[in-house]
Amino acid sequence: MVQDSIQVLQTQGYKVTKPRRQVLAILNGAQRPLSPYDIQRLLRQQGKHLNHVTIYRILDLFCSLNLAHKLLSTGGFVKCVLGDKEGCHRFMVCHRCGTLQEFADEGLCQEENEFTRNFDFHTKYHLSESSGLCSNCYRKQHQKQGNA
Amino acid sequence: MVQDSIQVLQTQGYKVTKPRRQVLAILNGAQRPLSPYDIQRLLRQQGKHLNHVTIYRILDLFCSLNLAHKLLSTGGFVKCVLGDKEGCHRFMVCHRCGTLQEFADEGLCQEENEFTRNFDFHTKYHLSESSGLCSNCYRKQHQKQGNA
DNA sequence: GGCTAATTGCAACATTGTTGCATTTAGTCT
DNA sequence: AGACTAAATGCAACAATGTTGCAATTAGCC
Ligand SMILES: [Mn+2]
Ligand SMILES: [Mn+2]
Ligand SMILES: [Zn+2]
Ligand SMILES: [Zn+2]
Repeated sequence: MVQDSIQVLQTQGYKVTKPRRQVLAILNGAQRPLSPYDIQRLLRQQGKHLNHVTIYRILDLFCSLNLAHKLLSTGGFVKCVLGDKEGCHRFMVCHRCGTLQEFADEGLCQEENEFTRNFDFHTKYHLSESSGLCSNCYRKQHQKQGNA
Repeated sequence: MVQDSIQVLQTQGYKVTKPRRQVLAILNGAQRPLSPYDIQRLLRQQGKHLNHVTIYRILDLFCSLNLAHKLLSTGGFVKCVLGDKEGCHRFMVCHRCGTLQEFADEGLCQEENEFTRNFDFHTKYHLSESSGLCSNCYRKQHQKQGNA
């Protein structure tokens, strides 16, 4: 929720400004990762003009407060829905419609840690993206094939 | 090995040009992901001048032939050491010295697939980066703490 | 309603990435 | 070895993205 993020800003002593609310609203409404310039374009379509520098700075802040994530593959930003589960960030990205869903799994993290330890590597952060088809797109794809 | 990559180029009908050999050599010698402009700078230090457009095109080709990978987090390029294990690419990145090691684990992939299936998601590709400390850096870090 | 530190806007700049076309070159065939 | 030709590179111009310093504005406070 946008309201929760505003709470975080306030309790951490950051001002709740118009630009920050606007960026929050955009991230909240988006089903896909957005670049800073994506966000600027979307806002402009609503008649709202934000300087790109401001958007960069707001996104930096949001990431530092774990209100948003910067994605591995594209560099796009998404609102954070799970908080920082001990430095683990996992996403499912549909390569057909672009929608994204965040998830977490303690078991995966453990297995990953064990495995990398065999290489004498001490893992602290996990980043992963599983790309494929969301349920909707899988159904559509399947129908198409069936009709052929 | 560079020689293996040259083999791939030849058997796939691509010319083995001086620029391609130069980029191969750089990727092969690097312990860390390199951006196209990184590569240009490194070559320039050796007195070799490549147009950046050429480097972009060479890296595109190498990725399409699985001779190189484009990394998730930074967009940097690394030489591929494992080939394409069924669309799975996993890396350990040391956040202290920047070194990178590729790995693969069938078990991780399976667990990831199972987990995402619970969300009705059909995973096709796996991308993950485990960041932390390599054995060298872990040792150094440890020594420092001990001496304090 | 003023005060002030925090935030934003602006301008200028730097870096990265893309496209079309002229030039060069690797591999092939005499 | 030299000529031929498709493939690859270089060049120029441009587009997009990201950064910095400083002036103007504003949210939260009294
Ligand atoms: Mn998160
Ligand atoms: Mn690989
Ligand atoms: Zn989809
Ligand atoms: Zn290290």
